[in-house]
Amino acid sequence: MSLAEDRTKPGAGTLYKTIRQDIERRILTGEWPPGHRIPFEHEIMEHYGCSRMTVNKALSELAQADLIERRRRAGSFVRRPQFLSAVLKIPDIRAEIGALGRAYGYELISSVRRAANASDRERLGVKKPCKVIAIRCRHSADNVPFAIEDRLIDLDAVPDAAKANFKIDPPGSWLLHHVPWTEAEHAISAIVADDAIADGLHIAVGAPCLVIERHTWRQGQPLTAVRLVYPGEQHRLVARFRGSE
Amino acid sequence: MSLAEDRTKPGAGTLYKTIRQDIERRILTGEWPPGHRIPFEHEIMEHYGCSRMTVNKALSELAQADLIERRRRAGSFVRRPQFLSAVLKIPDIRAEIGALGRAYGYELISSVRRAANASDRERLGVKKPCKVIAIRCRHSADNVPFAIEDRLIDLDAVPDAAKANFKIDPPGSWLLHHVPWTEAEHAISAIVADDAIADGLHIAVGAPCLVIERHTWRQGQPLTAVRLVYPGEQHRLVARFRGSE
DNA sequence: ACGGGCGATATGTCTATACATAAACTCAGC
DNA sequence: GCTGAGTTTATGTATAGACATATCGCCCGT
Repeated sequence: MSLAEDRTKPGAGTLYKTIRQDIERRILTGEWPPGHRIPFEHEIMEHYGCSRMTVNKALSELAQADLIERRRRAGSFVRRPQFLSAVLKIPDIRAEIGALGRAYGYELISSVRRAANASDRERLGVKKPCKVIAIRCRHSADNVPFAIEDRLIDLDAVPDAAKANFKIDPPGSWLLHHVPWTEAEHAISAIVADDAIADGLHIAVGAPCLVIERHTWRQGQPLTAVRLVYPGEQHRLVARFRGSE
Repeated sequence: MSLAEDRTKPGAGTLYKTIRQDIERRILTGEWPPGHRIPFEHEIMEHYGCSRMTVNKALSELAQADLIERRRRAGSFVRRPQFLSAVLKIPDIRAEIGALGRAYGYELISSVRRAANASDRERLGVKKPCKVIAIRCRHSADNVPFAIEDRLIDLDAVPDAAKANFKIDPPGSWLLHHVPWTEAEHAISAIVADDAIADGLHIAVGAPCLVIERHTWRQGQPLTAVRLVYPGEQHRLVARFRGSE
């Protein structure tokens, strides 16, 4: 029996959203556990009495949201929930502080160009010898230290970085505007301030700090590795999101 | 002039992906800044010599990824980048530890049912008087403390919670399987362990801890507020993601 | 038993078309 | 000048059909 006639009453609104939410609910409640094969587009389309494009739109969105995985010929499958997946969209500290309505300050502490040593190579994840720029700098908001940045840039992957003026431009901003990336990884952890950090952030030794380490790649090639240290009790990473309405 | 013939050569693959990436590139490089109106579907479709549905698919995906905002009659606009947006998908600590291949342990420390006091109401974000359950519990992996959880559940919003057995089921797991949510907010910060936390996590007083505070709503109604404290140097939130290929 | 080829099948993309809907704009009437 | 009704317009949803493409599984020949 077709369910097309029900379409008139539910508050859901549109058909493909109804389909998407029906499936989403079954996944989130565990009725369809990870690995479960979702009915074929063909079957769903008969069940709702609609065309395949409509079903396809619903499933495509679920796939974009990583809730399901679609495999040609095999069907669509519920994905394992992504435990501990934290996605940060922090393109640019300068812009971030600006968005908070505070005055941005930037200070280059050191910038060294050198052949990558073993620890540089390990941090970037490169095997071959290469040249790097190692940068240490400080961001501030309204003249209060906001974050300490420690960055390595692979000069073989980003040769233009040799020409950039990091005395003026924060390296993060410069990279964002000049170098496209395809993959990134973030790791968030907590540490206590040692002498150097306490000094740089104007906080007490032993105070908690939030650390974000980000690695960025282009087509699998490492571009840059950065470690940002924030005063932990003043700074919070906040995100609000929807369960796809 | 139509660009349809170029479709044969680029490695990009499909047309709608080409369109999406072309637009994405212009946004990420700042060529089209926030607020910029991107060409109408009509114009894009003529530019690439394709049908509107193809353009629509590209734009819909950009909208789903929050890169653009679409307004009827007005057009599509580049959104402000979301500074400091951290999206955590951590449905369930129990499942998370299981996925790591470690033995999950759970221990209810206290569970109190009471009328919400002022601080409860503020934490949940409710105005009216209501009943709540306050739960404190501990999660462990291979018998090592993994996280301390402190949770409030609004009993008016989730009456079924009164019947749940939190001596056996972790409240997070129970809620995930019984209560659908529509919005959530995460805040990540760092603290140092006080006596209670040090005791609960078996770490030293003054050791760094990662704190995740999550609020969950259904259609704007607060459901639960939870604070998870992790040992900071052992625990890392890790996420890898793609710039939409 | 093993591997290559081939057909069946489910998803992936694309088109041309149609109608719905929200919002911005126009303009008449007060 | 202001208000409200009607028009225009861009997006939103849905359709039927077509062809592309990856791949699973079967069968056949060695």
